[in-house]
Amino acid sequence: MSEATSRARNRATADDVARVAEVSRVAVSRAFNPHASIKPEKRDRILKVAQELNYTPDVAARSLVTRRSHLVGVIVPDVCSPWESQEIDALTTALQAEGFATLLFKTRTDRSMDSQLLTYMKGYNPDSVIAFTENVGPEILGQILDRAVPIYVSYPHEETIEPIAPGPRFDRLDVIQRDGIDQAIALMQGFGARRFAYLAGDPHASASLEREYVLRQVMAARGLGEPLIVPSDFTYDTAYRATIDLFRIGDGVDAIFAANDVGAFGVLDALRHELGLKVPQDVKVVGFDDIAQSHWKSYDLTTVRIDLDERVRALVRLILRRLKNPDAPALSETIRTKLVVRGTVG
Amino acid sequence: MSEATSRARNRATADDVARVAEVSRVAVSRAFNPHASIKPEKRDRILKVAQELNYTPDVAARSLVTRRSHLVGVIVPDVCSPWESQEIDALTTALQAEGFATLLFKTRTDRSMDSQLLTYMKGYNPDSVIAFTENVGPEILGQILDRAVPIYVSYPHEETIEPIAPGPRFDRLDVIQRDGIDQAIALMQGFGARRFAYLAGDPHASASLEREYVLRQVMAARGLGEPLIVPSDFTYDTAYRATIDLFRIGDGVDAIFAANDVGAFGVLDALRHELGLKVPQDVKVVGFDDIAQSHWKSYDLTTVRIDLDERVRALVRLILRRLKNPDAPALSETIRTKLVVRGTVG
DNA sequence: TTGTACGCGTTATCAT
DNA sequence: ATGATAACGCGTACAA
Repeated sequence: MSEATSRARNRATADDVARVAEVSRVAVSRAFNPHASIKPEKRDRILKVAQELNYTPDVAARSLVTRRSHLVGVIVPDVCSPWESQEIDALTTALQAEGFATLLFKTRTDRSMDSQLLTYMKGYNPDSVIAFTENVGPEILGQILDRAVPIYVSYPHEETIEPIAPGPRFDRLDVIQRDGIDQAIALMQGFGARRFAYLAGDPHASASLEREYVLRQVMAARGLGEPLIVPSDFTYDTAYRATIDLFRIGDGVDAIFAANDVGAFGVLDALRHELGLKVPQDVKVVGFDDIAQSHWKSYDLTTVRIDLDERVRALVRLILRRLKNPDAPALSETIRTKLVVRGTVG
Repeated sequence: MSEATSRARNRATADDVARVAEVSRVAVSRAFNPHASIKPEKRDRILKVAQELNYTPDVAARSLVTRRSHLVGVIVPDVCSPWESQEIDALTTALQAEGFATLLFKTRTDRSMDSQLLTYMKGYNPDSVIAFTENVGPEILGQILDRAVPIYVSYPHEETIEPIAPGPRFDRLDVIQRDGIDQAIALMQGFGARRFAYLAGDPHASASLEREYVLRQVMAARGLGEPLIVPSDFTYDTAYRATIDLFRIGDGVDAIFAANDVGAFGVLDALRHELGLKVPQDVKVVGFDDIAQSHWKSYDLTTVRIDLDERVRALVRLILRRLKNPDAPALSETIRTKLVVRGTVG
């Protein structure tokens, strides 16, 4: 009576369930905890009453005592770029299956990680944090967050066993890019390409810088000399204009390796619709990521693939392993790339 | 000493700050609450100590007593489809600016809203819930969530003042689609199109059904007869195949209105790369949404625009108004559409 | 297996 | 303006 009216809304609490089911409040708690010992029939009765009362345990209250928020913070500069949105999609699905919710944070468009944002996020006590942003060191992340061990996606030159560095702890997903890049260059070389350009991504992004580094290594090993570096920023529009500028100067480039697929689309459209060049006859183009749009007929892009499912599975493994053993030394997972051949080389 | 070692990690609490700053714990709380009355110099000292100790108020603990989680649940079937990812991006940015974090949930791919998912989400006590999914009634949403008043995006035929319906409360964002659709048909008609097809979206999506309804109205008003309905599901691949089937049958369609831009891309690619037809000479094409990809040169799509910023601002307004007055009757905001003319009609 | 008592970190209330 | 105390909803050590 009075208890029902005094409550702001019809939110049921564990006490309400206990009262109706005529058990103690602790029993209700145990009914919702699979590991607790409680007589099965008692649990069933409690769960039934809970459903009738539309009761759900309060995650916030629970996390206060269990020190587990079941929240995973995901930090991205742009949710709307295809690669990132596809990764967030897959990640959210996988996390949901494991009982975690995705807490999404956006950095500013200049990709400078705001320490205010981190402070803000810290208040939510995420169990784990995945940083896609390229320009925040794991040191800073680890310093600001306390409970969570951040996961950092890195693109090492070589597959090496890194020494366990002193300082703040963080887990790593290493993406070895060499395989796919080597296959891409080999394919273009095999079809007669000689003068290569690299359409870069954001100059602050380690993904782009490491791609360039590996590209140089691979080309040198194949006796192909230095690639021409074309600055860009992962976006379609910049790639489009950069390509036009490149050919206005008239450099006789016959192969363009783009740091990402969206950039490659800009290259293709500039070549075909602005410069009147044919792909792959006049210029060969390869992208990076293999986003869903890359198989669209207007592009039909040959590209270096990062397997999204594999990548997400590795991230989830890292999260679960870390939560199971919070004090373990730095963890890491490794994935590789491979070339997907379509119509822009040949 | 003992208090420092006993703590699992270096997580500082309000008590720690209070001790170091030599004030009461309540003062620390007030220092972080802008509305609280506290001597400015005292607040400054507390904030300084807090920063030294790397202290941030715990949102979970706070929400327990304030009944505000500062969480907004966003439910989508696919994060990775361009329109939705762009909306989530803008929404997250806007919410972050208002002090809310985005809690992301994915429904299953068959778009059937899982009641288990809702129960799961309820545990987080979101202050508001935005449902993009088309096949969950606000009744169900409102029944399962208790504290939050859900926001439902609807596509009414006409701009009418709906009577305040009895039953569960929910707020609405009404998207009036007529203007843009009428402009699109007028433009195509003006350029000589006579036989129209509607490439539908997901058959369960009210957005698609309402677009079809308005399209029929508009065409009838213009003496254009019935459109040919082509079933699809918002995706590129289905639109591509559906378009090929449509012309294999040989129906002499000279204008296609697609339920969304991605579908229109599939139409364009099928027409040009598979059927050898020219756009806009042989067939005129109009899309819906005006996603970022629509201005890409390969598509250069004429499309009905839903202004994303305007839409997100309306959503945020709804959230803030509802939180300021939890017991207000159903709120609603209205936005309109307009045609963006590019190269696929003319 | 069951229940009592306590603590998680914070804010609201009510004194002063 | 300030501080003591009582919640908020839940999990768990401990005793029974």
